[in-house]
This record gives sequence, C-alpha cells and structure tokens, in this order.
Amino acid sequence: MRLRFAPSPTGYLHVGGARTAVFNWLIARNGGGTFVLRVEDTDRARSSDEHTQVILDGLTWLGVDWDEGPFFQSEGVERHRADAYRLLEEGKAYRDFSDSEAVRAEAQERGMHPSRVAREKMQELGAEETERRAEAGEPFAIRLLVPDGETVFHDLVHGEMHFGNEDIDDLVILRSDGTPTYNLAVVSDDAEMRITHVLRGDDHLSNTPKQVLLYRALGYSEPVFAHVPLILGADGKKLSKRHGATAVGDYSKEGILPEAMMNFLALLGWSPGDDREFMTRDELIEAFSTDRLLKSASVFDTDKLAWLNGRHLAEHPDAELVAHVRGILDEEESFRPELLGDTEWIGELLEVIKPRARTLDDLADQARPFLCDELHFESKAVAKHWEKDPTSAIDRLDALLDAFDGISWTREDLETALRTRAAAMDVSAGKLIHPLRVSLTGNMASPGIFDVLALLGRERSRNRMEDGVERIRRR
RNA sequence: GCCCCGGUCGUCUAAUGGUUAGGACACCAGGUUUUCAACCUGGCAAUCGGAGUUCGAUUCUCCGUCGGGGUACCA
Repeated sequence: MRLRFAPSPTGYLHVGGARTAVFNWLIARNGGGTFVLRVEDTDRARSSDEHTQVILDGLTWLGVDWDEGPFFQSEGVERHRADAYRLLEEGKAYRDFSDSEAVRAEAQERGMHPSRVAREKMQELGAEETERRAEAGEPFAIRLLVPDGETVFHDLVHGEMHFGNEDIDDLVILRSDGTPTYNLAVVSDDAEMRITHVLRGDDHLSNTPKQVLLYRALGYSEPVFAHVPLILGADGKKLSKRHGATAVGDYSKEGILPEAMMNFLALLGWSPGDDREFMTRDELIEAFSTDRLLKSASVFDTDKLAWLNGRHLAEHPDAELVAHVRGILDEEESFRPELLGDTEWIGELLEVIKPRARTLDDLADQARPFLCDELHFESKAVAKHWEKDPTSAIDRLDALLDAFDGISWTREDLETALRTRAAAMDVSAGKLIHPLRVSLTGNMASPGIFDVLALLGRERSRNRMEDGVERIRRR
C-alpha cells in the first residue's frame, strides 16, 4: 500500500488538508503502508518555499511523518511533458492553437463548453495544417481527446461512480507555455510513485473521471480512490478565514496539543464504531479503517476540540508541559525559571492546575501566580474582596498572618489554623479565604486555597499577604 | 445552466427493514466545595419534506428541497 499527501504550497496548512494528511497517514501506519509527501508546486506564481516550510512544520507538529519525500511536483515537468506528447503522438490528445479568451467567448455565445469549441477548431484545421503550424513554431496547448462513452470508477467512500463522457471536457494537459496542468501532473506523479490509494477531499471528486481517463489513456494502472467529505465552519459554510483559526499553526499557537488535534481531526468524518472519543495516536492507528469513513461534511467544533485537548493535557508528560509553560512565561519579567527545577514541587503544581486548564495557554495562566513574583490583579477580584469592605479585608489578612505565625506550613495545619481563626472571629471560612486568595494570586479563582498556600510556601505567602494589606491601605 | 456529492439532537457521531433512535461536546438543573475547574447525578434535544416498496421504513427507490463541489491554458 502506498499513500500520499499532496498539498500545494499556496498557503498555510489548512485543517481540512491536515485531516486528509491524518487519514492517509493513519491508513499507512495501520496497514504497514508507505506514506509519501509530495508538494504540488506547479503553480509557480502562487507557490513559495515559505509556505512549503509552514506545511512541513505543521505536519511535523501534528506527528504526521512521511516515509518518502518531500518530492516536488515541479521536478517532474519533463516527465509530465513527455506524457502529454506521447498522448499527442498516439492520437489521444490534440494541439489547440486557439486563443483561450476568444474560445471562451465563443463557447459562451454558443452555449457550449470551451473545450468542445476547441475540438471543433482542431477538426476544422485538419492534420496537415496543424502539423505545419506546429513546425512553424506557433504556440499551442495540448488537450486530451475525451472518447465517447462513460467513465466508471470505484470510490471507497461513495461506491461506484458513473460519469457520462459528454460531460467531461477536453481538458488542457499541457499549457501553451509548455507547463503541465494539475490533472496531468497528479496522474503522472501518482503513477510514477506507484501510489495505490488516493484519499483526498470531496472537492476532487469531479476531477477524478478526468484523471481516470488520463490513467487509461497513458496505460497506467489506476489507484483506489477515496473522497472524504469537507470540513465546514460553525455556520455550515465551507471553512474559511472568516471562521477564525483555520490553520494548524493557529491551534498550536493557542495551546492545543498535537495529539489532541490529531484525535479531533480523525473524528471528523470517521469514527471507530464504538463510543470511544478520547484516543491516543496508537489507538487511532489501531482502529482506523476506510470502511468507516463517512460521506457527509462535518462542522469544525472548537468547543469539542478544547474539551478533547483538556483530556489529552491530563495525560501529557509533565516535563513537556513544563517546557511549554516556560515558553509562554518567559516573556514575563518576574518569571522565576529556577522554580521549574524542583520536579516534586512542579508535579504538585501541575496536579492542581491541570484539571483547571483546557489549553497550554490556560495552563500557563494558572501557573503564573506560582512561577512569577509580580501578580496581575484582577479588577473584579479586587473590587469584590478588597475594596467593598477594605477595613474587614485588612483585619482578616492581619488575623491570618497572626494565625499562620509559627505553625507548620502544611495543608492540614494551615486549614486548621484558618478555620479555628474564622470560628473565633465568628465569620465563615470563606470570608477569610476570599481576600486571602486575592492577595496570593490576584485572582477571583484559583486552586484550593490550602494548596495555594502550601505550594507558595511560608515566605512567599506571608510576603504576598503583607503586600496585600499594604495595597488595600494605599487605596 | 450542466455534471456530481451529501442531509440522524445546536455540534461530532452510533444503530437497525421492527429499539423508549444510543454515546459525546455544548447547554440547563442538582450534588460536592473556600472560589474556579475537575468529578458525580439528572434534564433538554434529532432521523430535511413528499410519494412509493413493505405487515412495518430513519434505513430501500423516486421526486423535491436545502447545503456543498466541479464546470480554468488554478491546484
């Protein structure tokens, strides 16, 4: 089994393309096949090395690795050209000297397809004249001469497909400037690379009969086709930039984990058949099969992706999470990277912040009060728990400073001390906890307050509490 | 216009010629709790419409409708 992913480097790696890549990769890995990467850069004007690199990086990030390539379609132009000329010599294609603009206008006028007008012109011209003009160096395009009849092929997703050849135009296979067109290039390349399974987006379904005709005309053996449905935006329209993030790179920037992205993408247009949704890479490879591919388009639901990411986050190795958090917090001036060295402490921290985070960005936000000295005070928290009743807030922080004085700094003892003091003051524990949380984290919400105290340690906690008292006084 | 593809809760999906049409995300309610999450319990919610085949169709067929793709000397 030989499969391929063949993106054109005219933009970033779109999630739809990424999903196609994932499907191909999954099939290859599941069945011991070979996965080939081919960059379709025949459209020179729109292609760039930069885009190619972005696409390669995106695949690598996702964990989609290739066994062969990347090959570049532009490297095969000589072969493409040779294929086109062979068809010409064999009478399966013809020269088209006409001006494409004029032909299109005429076709429009006569209600015909442009290629049929071109075919008519070719026939009017006659073989001799055609030959003469070619020898005189007049430029021409080469069109495939579509035979009468019907083109039938099998699609793994859609079943047997029938197309009447009268609906297939005599497509240009070689432009008048000598460059091959897409349909010829893919067929020639897929044949050359001995691709056995072509799985791609539904948008290529209508191209397939043309390509099948090309395979047959060239005498190349046809691959098995599978056309997977498209991915839509939340409004049910084709996913585009106005839906927000559509590039794989956008999601990596937002703190989505690659294994979560792959998991989510695999579930768009495919399902394992049971109720499993959270799946590791290995589980996906194990479970994947083309016969469970779906026919209908699906909507890219970022909420579900976020949920899935949270699940993967919980299973992700701590060391890597720490590296990500460091990357994000490095921007922060008061960041103290040396704290990351204490693996036991970091482990405890991650344990309490992981369930509160869905993305790596969330995780960094949660970790910030513990890893940075400078707090970002949430105005809502300050207003509610400090400013509404500043006197009580100060009293309560002072009381806690006193209550915590000299005790062993453990979750249990801290809790006992706080609750005892609350009882003595005849207030609920929450009344002490809320202003305390603001002083320790600057936030409205945080992990359990005794976890926060323990994680911060005596020194940093007391400093922040004292600083809190100062801040309230100054207001 | 012509050709082609598709249509199960808001979303991702499961299922079968006969089921109370299942699960998940989201949402709502309750529990837990110092907050926010996480977690537990419960709830809301779907077979695009119309014919036909059949004892019985969500499932099979046709028509319609809606959505999508193609119809380039783009890929």
